[in-house]
Amino acid sequence: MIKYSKQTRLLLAVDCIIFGFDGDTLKILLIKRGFQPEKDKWSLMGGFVQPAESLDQASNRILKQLTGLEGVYLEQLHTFGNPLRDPIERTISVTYFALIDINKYEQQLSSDYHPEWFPLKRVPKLIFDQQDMVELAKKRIRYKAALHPILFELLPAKFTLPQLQSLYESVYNTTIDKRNFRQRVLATGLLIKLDDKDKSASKRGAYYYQLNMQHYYANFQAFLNFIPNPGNLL
Amino acid sequence: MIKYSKQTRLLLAVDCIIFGFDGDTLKILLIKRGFQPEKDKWSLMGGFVQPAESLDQASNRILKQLTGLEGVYLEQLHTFGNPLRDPIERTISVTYFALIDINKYEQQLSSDYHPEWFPLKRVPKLIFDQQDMVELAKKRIRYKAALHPILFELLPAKFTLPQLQSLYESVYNTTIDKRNFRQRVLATGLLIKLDDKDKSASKRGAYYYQLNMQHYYANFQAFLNFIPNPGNLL
DNA sequence: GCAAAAGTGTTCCAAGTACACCCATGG
DNA sequence: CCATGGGTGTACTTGGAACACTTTTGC
Repeated sequence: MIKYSKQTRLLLAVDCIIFGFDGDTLKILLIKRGFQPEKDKWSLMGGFVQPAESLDQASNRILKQLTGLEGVYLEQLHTFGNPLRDPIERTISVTYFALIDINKYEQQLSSDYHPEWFPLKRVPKLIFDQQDMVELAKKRIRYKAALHPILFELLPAKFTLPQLQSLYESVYNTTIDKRNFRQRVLATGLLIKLDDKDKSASKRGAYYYQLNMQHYYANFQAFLNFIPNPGNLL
Repeated sequence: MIKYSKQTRLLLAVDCIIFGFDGDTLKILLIKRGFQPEKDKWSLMGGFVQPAESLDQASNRILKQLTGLEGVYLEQLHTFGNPLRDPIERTISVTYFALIDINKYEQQLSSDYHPEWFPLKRVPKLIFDQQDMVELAKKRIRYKAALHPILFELLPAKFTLPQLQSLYESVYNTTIDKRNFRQRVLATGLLIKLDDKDKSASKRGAYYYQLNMQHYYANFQAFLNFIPNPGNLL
């Protein structure tokens, strides 16, 4: 087989920033790194890209290894290639961010990694340049969610408007007027009101809603304003 | 030196999608590939990442090699890693897109590459998956320019409002009411009106404007609506 | 019966849109 | 003097923002 001669070959890894929402706080999932260097330090879930694997495949595999989940929202974020970012050997890292329903995440599957959810405001020191990766992912989720309805990926199929509002407030670290929020959200036509209520958070109960998947996919690229003055919050 | 054992090492390349605007049409700069495979086919400007080089450094080096330009707008776009994208040997490509002032581009510097500007609507067949890269870059420039004042990077330091409007119309393949366009653009406070006029395009002449760099950098992250209903155009 | 969360409407203001005429100049 | 492109203002519509009270129900 012919090769490109005289060029250096490098290691290629994928690292995943996995977001979840517990009803109150936006969190990311970290693991204790299982090998040297930096063994037992907090780290993003990652792995080397295998010879026959695309980048998307690698990120999906890595996400499944840790969470047991498939078919979740996963998007390429940025590629980090500073020559010294890994002290052992130059390694390029393609980062992906994932949005998962924290309830579907199965703790047991992944116990070898000792994974833990950390609120975004209390992320521990991470290895290498992973701090930068997390910062970038935070920015990106805020940016994208200001324009596109991606945050639904963090909620169960049935959710209430107070839950949804709490999610937006948590992502943007702000408070929103509930009347305006409901108005804006319902005006998108993305939500279908269900007949049953969630009584876990209040005595009266809040109606469940679910996504209108037709509208959801059709309007995903449109600019939807879920957030007032998003530019001010990024 | 310790190494990560048993992992495959890969080639890493950077490819640049270089945009320019000639006053009428949005174009990209392509070269005739100088080596096998696909020698003499139209291709993006690219190159292998060198051992001591970051990705940003590599893309700047490659851009300078072809255009002679430094310090221009250059942004990482996406990383392509399909295992079969390069038939010779697996090569990861980190793509960047650049916005340059086509007048500053110096033809002579790069004559070994036989570069040529192609209107976006008449891009020839490209090697490997570079067609996908160009498509993605087109989407990204439209997306980003709908919200941020990046298109100024395609113009000279002094430009007229008709020029600017023509640029937006060309990027979005649409027409815009000039009264509303001027109003929106001037309302951003980003432009400073100069005293002299460009008489090359009309007898009366159009006033030159330049960017207010203070406001430009301060408002770069804000969402500015240069385009009506941008969501409809992407 | 009361505390706690859910649900609902209206007024006001700002921004966007549609739209048509005059101006300056070189030929 | 006229053809060509440059420049300007207004009325209207729409979407976002501010804002307070009623409803339900478990305890």
